[in-house]
Amino acid sequence: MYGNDMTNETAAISTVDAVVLAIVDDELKVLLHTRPNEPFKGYWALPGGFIHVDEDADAESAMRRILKDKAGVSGLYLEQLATYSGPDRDPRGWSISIAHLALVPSARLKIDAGKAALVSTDDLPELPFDHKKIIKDAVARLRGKGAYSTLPASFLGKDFTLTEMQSAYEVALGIRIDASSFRRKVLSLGILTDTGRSRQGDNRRPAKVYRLAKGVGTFDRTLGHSVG
Amino acid sequence: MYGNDMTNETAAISTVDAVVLAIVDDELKVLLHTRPNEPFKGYWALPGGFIHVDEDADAESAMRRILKDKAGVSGLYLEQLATYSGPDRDPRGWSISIAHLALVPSARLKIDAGKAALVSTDDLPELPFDHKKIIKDAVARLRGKGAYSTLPASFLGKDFTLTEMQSAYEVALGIRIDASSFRRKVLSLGILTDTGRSRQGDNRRPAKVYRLAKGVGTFDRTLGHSVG
DNA sequence: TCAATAGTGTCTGTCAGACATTATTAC
DNA sequence: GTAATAATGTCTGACAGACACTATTGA
Repeated sequence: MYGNDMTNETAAISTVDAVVLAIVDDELKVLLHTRPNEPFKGYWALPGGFIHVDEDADAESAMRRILKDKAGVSGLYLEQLATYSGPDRDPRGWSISIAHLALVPSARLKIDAGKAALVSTDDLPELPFDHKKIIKDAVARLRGKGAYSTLPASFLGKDFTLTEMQSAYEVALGIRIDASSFRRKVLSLGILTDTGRSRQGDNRRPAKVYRLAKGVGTFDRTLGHSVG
Repeated sequence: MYGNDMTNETAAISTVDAVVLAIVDDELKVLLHTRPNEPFKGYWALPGGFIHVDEDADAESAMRRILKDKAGVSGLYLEQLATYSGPDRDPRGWSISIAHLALVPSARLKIDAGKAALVSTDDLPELPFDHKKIIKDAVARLRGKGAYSTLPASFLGKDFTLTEMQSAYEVALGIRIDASSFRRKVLSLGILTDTGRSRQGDNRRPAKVYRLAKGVGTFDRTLGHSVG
């Protein structure tokens, strides 16, 4: 099995693709770009590219390199989603795509109109490869893991109010959450640090500003199941 | 990025590896085999091998082919775990391993002594590549997902009693579960079908025999958190 | 009868959802 | 004062853990 003729047996095209999600206008959006090269040149697609074995330390490094080069974003939350493979998903031949899920505050994305766009995950255009399926899987991952982790907080900046955090959870999970329950649970989990500062808007009581105590973490009880 | 010189950029070795877990003597065990070829010939390692782009429909098909050829098992529960990659994990060069998690009733494994073994996940030997890390991730996946899914039932045969099912959950999750709570929750979830039959052992009341109503599924509430 | 396991009933603490109420700001 | 949002308090139903209790078998 582990033979030494690696010529034909392993001639799989090795790529990475990213589902970069952000929240805009209380809607979950995915970053698409227009493909600059064949195949599917000019079509909307997920940002992605080849792994460069001469420079990439692993798939995640390749993904971060490509996101920086293609979309100009770095330092975002990134986790591996799943790997998609097969002879037909790419017209160039048997291919492997190690897909990633990325969450980013929308303010950190500078969209170069015509070359990139944030599109609602509920209203996707036709996409090449199996990108539609990858996006669906990414949203499912966010919905599943988001309920018992601080993942949705990655849509926010470093500092945020509880109301902003709740809104991120509501959009990310696609549910409405009772404000009282949300505050009670989030605060009791000890995942937030009180910055001591407040933020006021128009005609309303200022809200305390918090930040995540540690990085993205998980907990065992869920943050809001569904409606009300 | 999506260039056309696929010669050097994509020369990653493409393999699949399986963490086949089973329960023996109320312990979680992983299937290891002795590598028949270099590198690490003769060492214990996870069963795995190259993707064959001329015959495999995707990575999972490759994994099933290899498990059948190397371990003689087929039809087991199999899901993708994660993909491991990098220049150093395999001495042959930049490699990709699409790792899978498989659960199998131990009775379905016929261990060819000397060539294969079921080893406690708590007491692993030294392993080549990043196989130790892959096993740790697989156990973590089982522990995480098992609490709110029927995953641990994959350690059982088609038919089983509630006590057997509870035991599988206890070993899979590494916790003790209250029998009364377990029965109440499992039965209320409607995930089991009563076969109408019973199974008796020695000197004891016979237990009803159930089977899974559908395949492996998930639910939102957890089956037993921890101790008592 | 006993031993052993299967299975039921019930109490209690925890906690999420619901919702009423109070607090703090700008105007 | 009003409007608007932030934050708190409290009731209630659901449910998991605990555990006592009953049921059914072989010997």
